[in-house]
Amino acid sequence: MTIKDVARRSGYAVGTVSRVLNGHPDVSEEARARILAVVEELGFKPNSNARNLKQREGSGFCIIVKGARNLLFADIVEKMQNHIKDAGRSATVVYVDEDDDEVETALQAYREQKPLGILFLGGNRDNFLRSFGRLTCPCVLVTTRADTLGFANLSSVSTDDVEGAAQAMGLLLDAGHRRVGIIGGDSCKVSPVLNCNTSQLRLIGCQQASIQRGVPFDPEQQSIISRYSMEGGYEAAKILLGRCPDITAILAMSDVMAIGALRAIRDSGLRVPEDISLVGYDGIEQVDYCVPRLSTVRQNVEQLARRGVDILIQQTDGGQTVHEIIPFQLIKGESVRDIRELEDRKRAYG
Amino acid sequence: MTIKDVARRSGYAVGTVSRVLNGHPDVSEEARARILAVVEELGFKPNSNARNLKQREGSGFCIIVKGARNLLFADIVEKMQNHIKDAGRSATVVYVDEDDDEVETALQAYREQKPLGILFLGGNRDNFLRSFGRLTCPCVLVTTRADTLGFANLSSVSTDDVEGAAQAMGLLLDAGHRRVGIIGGDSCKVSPVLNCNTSQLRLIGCQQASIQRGVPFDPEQQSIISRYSMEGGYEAAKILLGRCPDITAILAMSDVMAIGALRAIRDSGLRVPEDISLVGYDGIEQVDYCVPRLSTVRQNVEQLARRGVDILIQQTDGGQTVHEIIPFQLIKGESVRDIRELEDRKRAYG
DNA sequence: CTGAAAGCGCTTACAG
DNA sequence: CTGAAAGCGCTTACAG
Repeated sequence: MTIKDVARRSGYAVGTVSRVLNGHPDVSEEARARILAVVEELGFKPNSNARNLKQREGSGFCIIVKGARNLLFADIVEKMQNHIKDAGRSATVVYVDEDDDEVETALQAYREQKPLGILFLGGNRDNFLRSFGRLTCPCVLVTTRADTLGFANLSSVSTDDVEGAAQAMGLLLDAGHRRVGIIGGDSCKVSPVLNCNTSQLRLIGCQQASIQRGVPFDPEQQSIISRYSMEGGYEAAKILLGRCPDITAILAMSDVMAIGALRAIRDSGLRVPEDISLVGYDGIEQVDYCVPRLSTVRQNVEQLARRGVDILIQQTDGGQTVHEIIPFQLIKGESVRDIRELEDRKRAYG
Repeated sequence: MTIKDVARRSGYAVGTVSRVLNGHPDVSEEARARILAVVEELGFKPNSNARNLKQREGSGFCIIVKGARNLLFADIVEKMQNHIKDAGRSATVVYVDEDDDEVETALQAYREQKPLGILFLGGNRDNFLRSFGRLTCPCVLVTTRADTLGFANLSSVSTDDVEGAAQAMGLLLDAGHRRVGIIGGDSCKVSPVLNCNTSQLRLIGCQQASIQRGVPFDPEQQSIISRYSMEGGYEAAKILLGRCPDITAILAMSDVMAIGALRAIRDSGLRVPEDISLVGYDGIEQVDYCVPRLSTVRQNVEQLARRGVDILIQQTDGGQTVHEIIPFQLIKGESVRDIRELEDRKRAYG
């Protein structure tokens, strides 16, 4: 079943069939009606290989998702697809492994689909620096800032990670916690070079909040790097509890890791928040189903999705590149305990 | 950058380059080395549109996943991909919306990629009955039985859903529970016609376990249909608790719904398992991180993935179609309370 | 072992 | 408004 069958059956040439299929204007109503009827009758679907191969420019977008199991991204993708559909456009989504190179994948997708534009959900700074220069279509990086990257065709929509982490840390410090264990994502260290990966930014936020309140903070001691998974969070929390028995709270750089930490704390015979307070990051749906409900920094999934799509559309219409910051929301939850009185008492008697 | 560039730079014809790229045997070592060097040097990647368009038969498999957010399937896909790679094959994965037609998607994927075989993760019986006949390549349906479908090119690897649910229900009944609320998936009702969707099979299992133990069971009253999501499970549990205040336990047909129910029970001022016992189904990773750890029927993800792939490979080598049942494991967890004594006492004083 | 050529199923100038 | 034809980047008989 090819376009030829439709042509033969409708009595028109393949070129005319193609024009109808692609909604081109210069086709008589008669031809359009006849051809659409045949398409319907035969259940014809164009072969996208042939279409992509020939087409100089596709009509859809491409969404590249870093991590098929990232629940935050899953939420955002879903909303993006709705928005794209509402805007009368289409999109294909490509999942890339967390450890793979999303920019290489984008380059390949660009060659093969020639999308109008590309949305990246998550991105590794090094990959962008290395290869993004070869990507020439409008792109938007979502959840990660791209302003310091300086590419003329790359916008970004993200949350202020430094401030988000600072507020999460502030929530704990202001509740009287003085020793907070940090579970960070990959490459989460305060390095002397340009700090721009998400985990690094968040760690800086933690540090700022501590400095601002005059609370000592030693990343080397108090923080630990973990894989982005429940299991990773579990293991990390166990190590942290063993290494720093004096911590009264844990801040995980993602909810998924926090959920792992929650279980680790329980398995260590401690309760949340009575013995250990816990804060996550991202605000995925699941935190609201935890017992206790997790305190977290909720990224505005709806806004991230909508603005990501809108900015990409504007950019494809010739608009400027922008770097937008979407407000987050600090969710108090039920997993943080105020221990100020307790600490005061300790100090009085200590 | 096309195969022509590689041909020009290496001094060979495009046909020879193509043969090297596809590992054909009749190429001199000299040509192979030279061409591979150029491919490396230029970073050439073949355009898969052109390849798919031309190729009579592709070399990879295709995995069709029903529900991008289904955590059980996410686990299985990951393991399948590892197995496929270990077997020296490749696979593309296509996600289809829970409400979309996976068989139509497969037909499209078949036309465009001509895979050696297709793995379905999840499937709707009606869709298979309607359209699977048009799909002629070897296929395996994973997690859902396909023996009663009677297609000559469709194997299946699944868990015994009736028995799994019967044991889950048995766990509750044997702990003394007499009124159990059921949260089922779509189209979960004991209908007079052929019952074959997963939820229906599981409901039958519940019924069997009840009959076997002489416990009255009224699906109309005790069971409720929910979307496959935490939110769905939450709402369903709320309704169930309101409608049947005498239930002492809830059985959810998926862990995701059980996690929602867990929160709903807590929000109703009740505890798990002290006031209400809870059992899920599937055995996704997350149940082990719940507080309390969820009791569930754990499907053997590793086996489902491995056997699915192995059977498909055998089938592509001319092997027969098979319908394999993979053993499940009843996980006791911490969410079921034994209330026999309590009930005995009630009865004595009641 | 290698090259030249046909063709996969479309789209798109180019005529008319 | 429509048709005939070129061509997208590959693969694969077919010769040699």
